[in-house]
Amino acid sequence: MTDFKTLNSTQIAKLAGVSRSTVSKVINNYPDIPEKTKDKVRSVIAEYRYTPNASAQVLRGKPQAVIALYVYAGVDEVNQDSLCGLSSPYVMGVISNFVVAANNRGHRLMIELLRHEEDEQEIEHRVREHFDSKSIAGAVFLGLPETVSFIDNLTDEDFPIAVIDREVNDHGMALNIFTDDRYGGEMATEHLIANGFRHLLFIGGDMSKRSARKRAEGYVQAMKKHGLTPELLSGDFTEQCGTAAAERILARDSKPDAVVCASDIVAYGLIRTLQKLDNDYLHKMGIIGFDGSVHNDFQSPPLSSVKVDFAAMARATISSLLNPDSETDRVIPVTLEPRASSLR
Amino acid sequence: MTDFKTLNSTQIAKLAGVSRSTVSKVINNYPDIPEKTKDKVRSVIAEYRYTPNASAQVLRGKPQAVIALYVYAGVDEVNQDSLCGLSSPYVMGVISNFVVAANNRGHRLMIELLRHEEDEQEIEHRVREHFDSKSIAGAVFLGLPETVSFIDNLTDEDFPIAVIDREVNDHGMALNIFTDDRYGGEMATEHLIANGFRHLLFIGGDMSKRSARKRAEGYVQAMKKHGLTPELLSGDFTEQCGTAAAERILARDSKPDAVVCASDIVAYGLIRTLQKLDNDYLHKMGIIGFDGSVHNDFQSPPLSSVKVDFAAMARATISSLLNPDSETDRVIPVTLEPRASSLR
DNA sequence: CTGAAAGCGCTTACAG
DNA sequence: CTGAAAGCGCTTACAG
Repeated sequence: MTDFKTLNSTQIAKLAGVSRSTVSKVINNYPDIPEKTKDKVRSVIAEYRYTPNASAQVLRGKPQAVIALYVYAGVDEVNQDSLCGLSSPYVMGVISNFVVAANNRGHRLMIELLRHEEDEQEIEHRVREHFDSKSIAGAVFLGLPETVSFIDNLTDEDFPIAVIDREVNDHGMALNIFTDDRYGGEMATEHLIANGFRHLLFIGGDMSKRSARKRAEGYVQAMKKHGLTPELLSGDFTEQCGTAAAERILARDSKPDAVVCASDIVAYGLIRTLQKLDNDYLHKMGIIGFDGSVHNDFQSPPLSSVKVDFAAMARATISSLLNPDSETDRVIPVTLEPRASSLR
Repeated sequence: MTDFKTLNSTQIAKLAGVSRSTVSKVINNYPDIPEKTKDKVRSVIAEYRYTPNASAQVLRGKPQAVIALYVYAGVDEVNQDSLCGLSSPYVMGVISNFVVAANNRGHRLMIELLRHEEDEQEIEHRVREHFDSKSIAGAVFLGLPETVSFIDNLTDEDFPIAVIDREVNDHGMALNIFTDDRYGGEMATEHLIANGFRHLLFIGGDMSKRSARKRAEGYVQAMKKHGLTPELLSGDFTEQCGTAAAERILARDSKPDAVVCASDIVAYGLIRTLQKLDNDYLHKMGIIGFDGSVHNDFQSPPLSSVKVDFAAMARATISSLLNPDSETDRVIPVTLEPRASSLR
């Protein structure tokens, strides 16, 4: 078998009996090159499996076939032994689906951590440098809190950027990617009401995140529509939040008969705590989570959820990034996944 | 605020009143440059947040600060709506911990899918090209079946490569990364026996993977040591495998009183099926899984497991890749996580 | 239709 | 101690 050392265009040119210019033109499909020459060059390229040196192409101005996923990691989120932060079903759903979607469009996914303790100007400059040097063809930001502002400087420019679950200036060509959280909150609430529950509590959700606010908003709307009184026990998206909520609920005189949880993880925490402290109450309670984690089937009771279509999110985002069109907002659909936990 | 356009070394040189050569030498810490010159140049660099163009550096021979993670995806593994393949706790544990570990060493993680339908020579050539063009500083391979052979051509050379859970020629400087599966299998089995179980079955595991074979081997050893008869019901690492095993067990006359599952996911499938078909039997049964998924706490019953230390795996792998030492094998420790499912 | 030449932004012998 | 020049591997006006 031939030992395929990586060749350069000069060597390919020599083998094909043409100049480097011609090799390059064949690769970049210039017109005016006769089929015969093209064939000759192409067969040498195929034979030696020649691929142009990526860095050289980038240096010449061609963007690298790379999508960057910048994941903002807050305090403690780098801790891998829990269900929050980097290893939450939400982040994992985003990562794995973006890997596939990018791959389907011939791109690789580069994951870079943005740590809360980093200087914002530093971060902004790093991203800017990636774009200016054409190291990336597009960037996706995940988990940005509203307290960081560097993103607005970036979206002001014409960089192909998508921001998930965070409002940004929609100048430039920046894309807002949202899930249909208001509708999801409404749907979850309507579902519980339709199943006979009346005293519904909304639990958890980091209200600095748009998704949490919209999920709660949908809940409030639906409650009001039915003449019921909404009540929020907000917090964050973690298991601990569910645990704390369970304890607070048990200490109350009037207990809810159902809960809408801001995330599946919150529901897990709630369920686990109620299992220990008041299993009877747990099993009479209606519970629905958010995100549609693949683990919901394995809960006891199996957890109903509002499922986010991460595959669609990834496809739509990558596609918009690569083919910038007029749309600057994308709303990713959610669906109701009813399971035993929300049935009377 | 100054608008930080990305500058190049010529502009920095002009601003500092020196030549491009000197700027480069300051950046690369050449001796023979007097402190005074260094300070002058450094202050300009800091002021303008100058970073050398990565592609240009790569073209000159400096490896990019990127670790590539090549994830082999078999048939159906790109399907994101299940717990197998790309979205399994195992793969997710690897990905999220490698992102963090790479980041801690100043590198980014590039994830690239290797699809089973791709030509092996094509894959080999692509990886080779990444190394030859210095686009990556190291590569990690995950999920390679024993049927693919391109990896041996790659490890023969002096590329900084780590292969997880797959034996390779240890020529060159390739690293074998294994988890301590034999010991894990033994530990799981001993644990169940110590808790009074006797008729233990080993369920699942894709026997083309080293981890599955070693887990089973540890089980067999421990069983024999106690004069018990081992029995394997092998398959793969999926939920379906657990479901099928549950059905087969229920159809038998002599049923096991405990099972060692090749992965947590297999255990989930088993538990869910038994829950429906024979809940009493399920709750008398001893069950232990493998991997130490963060979701085990939320199972019913909470699932005992042999936990793999993915953070240690990521740290050790990245560190060896970046500082090649003499060691060519790494065994990642596992620990027993007993929960309710394995207690009588 | 084809090739020689310039240049992308660096780094590194080499000369002074 | 410092800078001019060559070259990494491409692509693209430009000349022929």
